[in-house]
Amino acid sequence: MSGHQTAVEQLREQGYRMTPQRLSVLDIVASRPGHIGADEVWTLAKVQHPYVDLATVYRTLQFLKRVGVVTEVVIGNKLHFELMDHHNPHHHLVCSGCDDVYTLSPDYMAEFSQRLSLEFGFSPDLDNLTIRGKCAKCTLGASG
Amino acid sequence: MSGHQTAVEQLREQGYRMTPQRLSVLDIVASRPGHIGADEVWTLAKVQHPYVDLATVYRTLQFLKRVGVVTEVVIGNKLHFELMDHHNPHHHLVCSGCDDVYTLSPDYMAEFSQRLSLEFGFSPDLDNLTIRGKCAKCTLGASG
DNA sequence: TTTGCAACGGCTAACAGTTGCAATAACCTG
DNA sequence: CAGGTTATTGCAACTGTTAGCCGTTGCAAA
Repeated sequence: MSGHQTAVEQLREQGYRMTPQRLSVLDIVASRPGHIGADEVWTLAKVQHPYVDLATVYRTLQFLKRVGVVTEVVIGNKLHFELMDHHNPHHHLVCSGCDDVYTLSPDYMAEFSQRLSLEFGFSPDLDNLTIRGKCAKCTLGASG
Repeated sequence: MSGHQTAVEQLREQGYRMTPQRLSVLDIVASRPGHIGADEVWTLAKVQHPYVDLATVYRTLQFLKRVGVVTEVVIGNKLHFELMDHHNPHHHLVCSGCDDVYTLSPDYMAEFSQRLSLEFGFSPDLDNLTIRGKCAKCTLGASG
């Protein structure tokens, strides 16, 4: 219920249909400050539209990702999503010990990204970049 | 059948049991210059041991990864594995268009990795790092 | 309003990978 | 070489995600 009304308008203008299911999924992701799991999106979507299928939720999330409205984050072996914030883009550090997620400013990646582009012609999908590893807590604590 | 006999000895000394299934899986991954898919490992393993279960192959691959003998690479939505080469470590660029895999020298990541350690206390799992994106071919060709 | 067309949703099944559990078999000890 | 531990296997059920099929729906043009 925040600034994603603009996104809806833009998608509609681009010829995409904003169906109740899509609006519902988008609302759910948008109303969550952080990321939200696909299964949880489904649970919440069913409150408004008890008939929505899980496949539709997945398709919608992939659709929203494809058109640049949401970002996908792989946590553990589940897909999570969050509203793309163009004013405050960031990447994710996911701890393989505790599944905590830390955010990383894009400045850290900018130079590296440019090198990849120049030297390999490879365009990294930074919106999608997740670096797995161990956070300070888990590095000191349990072994891995 | 190459230099992984040392690895076998070390694992045995650490109390792990080296079963025919494990030896078979390790041999298969070791005898492949590049990476190999889990399903293909299974197919080849069944030649020697027709009874091996797919779950055992997956468990063994995860085991070998955990003890640092092999590296996991996610290509498309399948898991691939390759023998860890400590003398020639590298990372992977995976094209989301054609699933081609390019290798990346660790020098590219060294500085970045150090910053993550120093500023966040986060130890990136670089052995496991895969950067998804579009290769030159796919960037120019089909849209994404 | 009706038609045509492409986008979309629900359903089912497939796919890749994981997990719980009882049975098996490595490895150690004597 | 027998006997006991317990890591490991096979099996089957299960999870998360995707693909295929096909009926439905929204929108533009007639």
